[in-house]
Amino acid sequence: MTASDRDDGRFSYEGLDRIIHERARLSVLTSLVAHPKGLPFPDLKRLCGLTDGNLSRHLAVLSEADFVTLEKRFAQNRPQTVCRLTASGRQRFIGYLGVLEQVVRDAAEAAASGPESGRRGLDPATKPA
Amino acid sequence: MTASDRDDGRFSYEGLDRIIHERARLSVLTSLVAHPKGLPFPDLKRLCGLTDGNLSRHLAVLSEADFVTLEKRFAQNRPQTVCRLTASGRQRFIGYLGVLEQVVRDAAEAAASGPESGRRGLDPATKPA
DNA sequence: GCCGTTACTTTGCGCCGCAAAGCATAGGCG
DNA sequence: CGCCTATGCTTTGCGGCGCAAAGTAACGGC
Repeated sequence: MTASDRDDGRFSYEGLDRIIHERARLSVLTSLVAHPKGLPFPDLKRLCGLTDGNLSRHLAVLSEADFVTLEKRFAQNRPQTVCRLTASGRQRFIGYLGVLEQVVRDAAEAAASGPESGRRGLDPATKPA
Repeated sequence: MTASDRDDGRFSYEGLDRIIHERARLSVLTSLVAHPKGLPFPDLKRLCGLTDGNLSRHLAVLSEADFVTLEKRFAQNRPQTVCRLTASGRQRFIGYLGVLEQVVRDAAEAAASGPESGRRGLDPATKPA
């Protein structure tokens, strides 16, 4: 063994789903989890600070992957697309959040423990000959 | 005003720097913040669960953006690239972590508050005529 | 002197984020 | 009724990037 086998993948964070781990989509999902009844396209657009085209594309991706449902209806004689989180989407998003939390914990802990102190001598960079 | 102006960009998370917000690079930065003395290429590769090519590419990007320094030296008659976080890189990474934490807080709070209860009647989806 | 191993770098491809352009309908206004 | 602007999205185009496979180089047995 290579003396660091036990740490293999320690920071690989495989739970960071590519579909979710993207600024715009993270915004969308967070918005939707905060609005369980669903959100109309324009509101979502404003909350996330996205352009029409952008939001449209990301919603298509999220819908394709069954994270959200898109209900196209009419309100006040205007088309209105209402976006809602699916149960499975909610589940997977929560799982992702757990990983994110782990990242923050790992990093915060490390950042606090050794800005100037370092880790005295336990470091692989100084492995013996 | 559109009755939701105060919430514009509420979930836009502009602090999510594209350079950092990427699984592989997030892994690298977290590894490095946990090892302030620096890490040799192979160790970093194992910690992050990355292939050689991948790690090389991401290190080039991080180095380009002045997040890390790459010291190429020789140890045990073999080439050894040691990666270290720069002060500014550390600073920016910590800033990013703050935003991540905000994301987790926003989402966790929302997810806890309304899985089944919803937000009775305050929802933009049910705005009056 | 070949052969495998270690330590990277380079190349190539496919997908994706993003903005600009497009399309369709509604609602004033003369 | 015809025009014009605003709203609500969708589609298109392209530049960039993540990723894996191939390439380079140097050392260490045998």
